[in-house]
Amino acid sequence: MPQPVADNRNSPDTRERILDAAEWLFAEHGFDGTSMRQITSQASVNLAAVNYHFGSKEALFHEVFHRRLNQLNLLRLQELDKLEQEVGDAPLKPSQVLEGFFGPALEMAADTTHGGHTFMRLLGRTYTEPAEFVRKFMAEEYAEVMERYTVALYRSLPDVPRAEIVWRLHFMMGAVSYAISGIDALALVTGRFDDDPALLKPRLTSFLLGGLRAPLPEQVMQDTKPAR
Amino acid sequence: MPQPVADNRNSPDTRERILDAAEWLFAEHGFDGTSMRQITSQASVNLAAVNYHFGSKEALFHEVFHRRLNQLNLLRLQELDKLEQEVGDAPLKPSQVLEGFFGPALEMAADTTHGGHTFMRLLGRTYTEPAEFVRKFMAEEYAEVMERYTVALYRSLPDVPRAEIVWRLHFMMGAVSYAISGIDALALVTGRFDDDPALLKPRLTSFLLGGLRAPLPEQVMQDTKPAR
DNA sequence: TTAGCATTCAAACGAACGTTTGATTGCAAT
DNA sequence: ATTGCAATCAAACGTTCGTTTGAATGCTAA
Repeated sequence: MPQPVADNRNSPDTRERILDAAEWLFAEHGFDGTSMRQITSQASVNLAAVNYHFGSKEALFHEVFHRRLNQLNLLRLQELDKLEQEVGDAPLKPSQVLEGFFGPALEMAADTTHGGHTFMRLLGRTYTEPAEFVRKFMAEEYAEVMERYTVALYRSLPDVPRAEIVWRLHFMMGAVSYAISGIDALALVTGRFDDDPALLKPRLTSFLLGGLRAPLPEQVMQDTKPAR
Repeated sequence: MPQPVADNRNSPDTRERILDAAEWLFAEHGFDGTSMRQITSQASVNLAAVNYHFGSKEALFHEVFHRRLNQLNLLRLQELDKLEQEVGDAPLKPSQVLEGFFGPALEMAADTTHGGHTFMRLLGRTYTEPAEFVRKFMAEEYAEVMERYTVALYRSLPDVPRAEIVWRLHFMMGAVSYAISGIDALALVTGRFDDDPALLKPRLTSFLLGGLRAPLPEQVMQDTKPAR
C-alpha cells in the first residue's frame, strides 16, 4: 500500500472540464437542447469521456447540479446556524432569514468568473422545467435546507399562517430566480437595459421584505380567524 | 364567386387539435423535449400534418404562442384602456396597474379546462429558457403591452426612479410565474401541499403590492438624490 | 361526369442523437 | 523489462429526430 489511491480523483482536469462545459451548455440550451457532442467538443475531450467518467448524460446533469447545490446548501445552513446561535432561543427577524437564504444564492450568482452565475441561471431554469429524473434528486437535495428555513420563517412571523408563509417563500423564490436570470429576460421584455449589477441585491432584498411583510389578504384573514 | 373561401380556415379541427396537443406537450416537456411524433400521435393526425399546416416545428411553436398571447395582450390593453378612461388625466393607483396587468394572466391561468392554465405554464417556462428563435417574436409580441404598462407604472409611482420600477416589475413577473407553475414546483421543494386555488390571486396581489411599494434601498436613494 | 384542389396518408430521407466497443496510450508498481 | 490499469481514442451501434415525397382520398365547382 504505497499510496492510498483509493477514492481516485485522477485525470486532473477532464472531469472538471466536462462539468464546466456541461454546466454552461445546459444553462444556455437546456438538457434536451444540449448534445453530448457539444459538451465533449467544448470541453476538448473525447466523445466517450462523459460515459466513461459519469455513466450517462443524465448522471452528468445530476453531477453538474450536485457539485454546486451542495456548496450552496452548506452555505445556507452555515448562515442559519450562525444566526440562530447569535439570538439563542429568540426567533430571528424576517430580514435575517431572507439574508441567510437568499444571500448565498445572490453571492453565487454574482460570481461570473467561476461559473457561479452560470449555475444559478441553470438552477432557475431547471426549476420551471422539472424533467422526470430531475424532480427526484432536486427534492432530496433541497429537503433539509427548506425544512430548516421554513421553520425559521414560521418563528420569525408567528402571527402569519403557515400556508401563507410557504406561498410567500415560493413567490420570493420566483422573484429571485427572475432577478438572477435577470438582464437577459429583462431585455427581452423591455427595451435595452443596463445597470449596475451591485445594485441588484439591495434592490431585491427591499422588494422581498416588502412582499413578505405585506398585510394579509382579507380572504385569508377570514379563514384564519375562526376554527382550525 | 359562390363563396369567398379566401383566407381558408378549413379542416375544422385538425389545426386546433395539433395546437392543443402541442401546447400541452411543450408545456410539459419543453420544445426540444417534445417530438413531432408525440404531437401528431396525441392529436390523432398524420405525422406530416404539422408540416403541411404550419410549415415546421418552430412555426408550430410560434403559432401555439401567438394564439393565446394575442388574446392575453388584448385583454391587458382593454383593461388599461378602461382604467385610464375612468381616471381621465390622473395617474392610476399602483394596485390598479397591477390588476390590469396580472389580472388577465391569473384568470387565464385559472382556466384549467380550455388550455389557459397549460399555456401560462408554458409561458412561464419559456421565459426562463429563451431559445434563439423564441426571443425574436416574444419581444415583438410583448412590446406594446410592456411599453404601455411601464409608462402607467411610472405615472402611478412618480417618486420612484424608473430603473427601480422596471426591476420591480421584473421581480413581480417572476413571482407570478412561480405562482402559476405553482403547486408543482412548490411540492417539489416543500413537502406535499394542497390549498384552495381561489386564494392564489388575493395572496399574490397583496404580496406584489407589498413588494412594489417597499421603501427604496439606501444605495438607490443615494444615487437618485444627486445629479442626473 | 369530370376536373380541380385541399387534405390525408404510408413510407422513406439524411442527419443527429446517446451509447458501446475494442484497440491504443502512458504511467506506476512489480 | 514487464505487467496492470486507468484513461483516451476513432469508429460504429441502433434509434429517433424533423422533414419531404408522391400517391390516395373526398369534396366542390363546372
